[in-house]
Amino acid sequence: MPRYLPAEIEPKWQQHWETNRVFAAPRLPKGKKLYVLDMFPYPSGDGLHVGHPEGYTATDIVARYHRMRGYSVMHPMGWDAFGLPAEQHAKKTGAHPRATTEKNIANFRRQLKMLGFSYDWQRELATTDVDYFRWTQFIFLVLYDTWFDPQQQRGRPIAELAIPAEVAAQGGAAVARFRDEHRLAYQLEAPVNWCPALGTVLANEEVVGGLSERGGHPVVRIPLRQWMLRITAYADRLESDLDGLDWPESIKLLQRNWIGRSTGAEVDFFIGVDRPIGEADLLPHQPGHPDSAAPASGLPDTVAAGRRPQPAVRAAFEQWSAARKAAGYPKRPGGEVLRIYTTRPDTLFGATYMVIAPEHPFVPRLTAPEQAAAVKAYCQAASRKSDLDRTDLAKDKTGVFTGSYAVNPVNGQAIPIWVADYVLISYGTGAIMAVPAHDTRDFEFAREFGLPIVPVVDPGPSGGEAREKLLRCEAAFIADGQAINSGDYTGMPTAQFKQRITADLAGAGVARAAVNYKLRDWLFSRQHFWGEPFPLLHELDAAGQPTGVVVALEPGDLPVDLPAAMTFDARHDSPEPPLEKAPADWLFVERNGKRYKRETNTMPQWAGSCWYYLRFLDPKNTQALVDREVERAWMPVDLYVGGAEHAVLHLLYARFWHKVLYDRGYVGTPEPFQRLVNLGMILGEKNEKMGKSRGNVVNPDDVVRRHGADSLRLYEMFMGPLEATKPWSADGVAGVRGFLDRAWRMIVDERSESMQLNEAVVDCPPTAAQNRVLHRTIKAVTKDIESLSFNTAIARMMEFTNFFLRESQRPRRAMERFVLLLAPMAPHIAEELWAALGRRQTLAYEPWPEYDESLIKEETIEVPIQVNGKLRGKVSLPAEADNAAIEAAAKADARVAEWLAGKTVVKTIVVPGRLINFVVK
RNA sequence: GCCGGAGUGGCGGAAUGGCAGACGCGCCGGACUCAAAAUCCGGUCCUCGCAAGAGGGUGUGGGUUCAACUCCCACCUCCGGCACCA
Repeated sequence: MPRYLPAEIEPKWQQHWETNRVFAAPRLPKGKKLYVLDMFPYPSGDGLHVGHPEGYTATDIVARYHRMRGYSVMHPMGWDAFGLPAEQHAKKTGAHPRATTEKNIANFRRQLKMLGFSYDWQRELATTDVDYFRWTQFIFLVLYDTWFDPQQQRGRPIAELAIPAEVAAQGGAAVARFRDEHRLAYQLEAPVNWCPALGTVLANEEVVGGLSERGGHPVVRIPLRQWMLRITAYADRLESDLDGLDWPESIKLLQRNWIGRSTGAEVDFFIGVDRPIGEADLLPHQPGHPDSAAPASGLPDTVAAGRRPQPAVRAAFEQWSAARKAAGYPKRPGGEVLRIYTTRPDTLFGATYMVIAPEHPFVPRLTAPEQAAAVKAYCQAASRKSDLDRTDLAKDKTGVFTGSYAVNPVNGQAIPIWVADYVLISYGTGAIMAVPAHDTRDFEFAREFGLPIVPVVDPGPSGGEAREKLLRCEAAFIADGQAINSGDYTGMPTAQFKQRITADLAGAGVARAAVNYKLRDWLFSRQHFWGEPFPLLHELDAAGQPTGVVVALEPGDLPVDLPAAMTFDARHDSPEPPLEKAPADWLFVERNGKRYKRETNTMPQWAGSCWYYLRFLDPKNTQALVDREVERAWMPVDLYVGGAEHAVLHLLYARFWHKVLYDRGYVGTPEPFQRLVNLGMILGEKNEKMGKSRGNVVNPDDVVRRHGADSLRLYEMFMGPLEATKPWSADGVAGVRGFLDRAWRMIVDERSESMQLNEAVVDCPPTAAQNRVLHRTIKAVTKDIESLSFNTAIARMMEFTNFFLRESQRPRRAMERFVLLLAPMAPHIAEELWAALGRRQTLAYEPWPEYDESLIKEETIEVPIQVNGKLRGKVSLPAEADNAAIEAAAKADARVAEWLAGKTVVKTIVVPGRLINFVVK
């Protein structure tokens, strides 16, 4: 077999690795450990695309390199196998999703083995395995059994939740309800996008203008009982623990923005004791009066702001204020206040109106009779809009006046309360104070409805154009500045003002510092069949109706398997979960004389991927999700590689679960993934996305058939930096194949029938030049692998072959070193060459080559000579030449001398070994 | 709109503030061949020049420096994320 024939050598070595279990990881690491993890794939029916091997090759190189470095390496692979495609296929063809899934997994497994990745296949798992998802269900039970203690900032067993006396007094049902309200897993009646024509619930992104994105069918918002996970409880820790992670800053930032922590204050505005404050409770509007702040510039004065309340209302406000000061800031405000959240308490004096969300519980109470019809119509219209509609229409602000007023605690002035859908019920308190002079949205709204704009922050003399625009009421000024029109606080800089007024109002019992997050609780249930069933039972009464009591199964009751006998209805036409149609012997459970119905929602696909990295460590354990000692020894994951599309969801969900498991003692590290590397996308040859519809998908099977797995691996690493988005090139693969051909010829005699070394490969000591190339290559490749710069590592190896192919004597020892360097990236050809060089066993555990710095040193160096920063010549010198010698040699150079002639050398800069620069005049 | 990232030959890309374009693709020329493929050798940033050489050149404009792809300021374009979060 003289020529390089990947089709023959690759399967041979794959077989060798498998039968000898070459890459089996030990139960516990011996010495230094490295856990290298890929984001496991969803085994789709299309098989692998060329994007998959990019990350898998990168981690494989790292894994193989570290084995040669003496590390115990954990490098597993599995399948994220639940998901909608298999279920949709079932609806179309009647094939059970499990059958489809197993077929797809078999194909993926074949393809990955074909690429020669050094996975420990003994640890393979699929999220759809009953033995796997029983532990997913187990973790759900842990979540269900946990509450978050805000004092200790950690999850604790629900049994440790202190029950307030007044709750305990109401009996067992009240206690159970109290506990349910604190669990990390809880039920919520939440609106979903239901599309009757498609027979499915749609995500917000799939609904455009009230119609389904696909097909354009009507979508209705219907309330549906859902399971939620209280990820918001961990928002603070999920954000602050990012600091210690070796992740790309851009990904950390994405997560920070997603969590969206903001600090500010909650402030209570007085809205009247028995009834809302209306028009009749205010003194008439008096233009020019200081308490009747006139709208600035020429805006229409349709609704007065900053009006003085009638003495009776003022008295009620004073009384309320005094009572508040004595009682402090209550946890749940009474009906007499409207609580708002603001990040700019320093702009309280500029609040000219208030806005509450259409879903705010105070809407009915605050609506004056004369505004009732308008408010009702507005709220109804808002409820029909999907979230997407509401954001889409962001440009045109809409709203309606309630007819009621609130009293600003800082100055006792009454300002109107509006309803508008630019305020979201799900954020903060669902109500805001509007400061149009210093908030863009409030500014637009005020413009739309002719509400007054009162500047209270001066941008300062350097404010320039922004200041002019603000004072002419042409734009809001968002940034910090100095307070104006703000009573005693006037003159204060923004940051100081914020602190002072928050403290002052807190002392008065009407405000407190507050933190808010954009992050929402995680909607954790799906109306699908092909997902993990919840380990929960709903109690039924004698009539077979749910009593509302939920019973969690015991760990010993697990797993809850999916019913094997299911028929899949192509025209499933209700929002109820498919499992509602499961056989009765699955659906109903008798226990202790009571009847129960199983929870028929299933978990989302994210569930299985939240903890698979733990199960890989101990995949066959029947007693625990992972053995404690094993987990402590291997975790955390040292390198996690995958696509940037998982920057927020998967990577946030997994961190959340991990923290809960950490709090409850199941794992020993607070974070699962110490180092993260994101992959760029691989595009088509013409720089466009690959896709079936474009017909530009490159199938790894074809590439391997044509050039072999090593060429595919090497090419994907040679394309460019891992994180970069880069286009595929068939010529590029051929080019890398050419390199392997040349490397083969460098060592093997192609003309011989049997496996013979090239006659140039001889047992002789390397020349100084050969040593320089060899050791320089070892050094560079080592450094590049450590920094995951595989493209330059390969370039260095190409230089090595380019050099040695010209050498008529190729020292065997140098060839061996080279083969070892090549091995992590192109393992099949490396094994074959290793054998050709007379080595018996696999090179997978051969020590990584060391380099000798002293052999790299050149005897002579070429020093570039610059005159005024421009290259004017070069001079060859002994490597040890000192600065004076370099300068002398440079001046002696004929061309340089010409450039220096007649000029004065002002300065001479010598960078030893680098260059010399003459600055002349 | 806001927040990130990136702009270097025909293409993918390389360069601790120190010779811009390593390595590969493509292209051009040559060797071998009846011929082609494969392989090997040489060339390949642009302009002027027979050449030696000179000038220009890392999205645009400015700045710091003996020296800038690299650092600073402003702008342009492309890609990604978020999108009324008060």
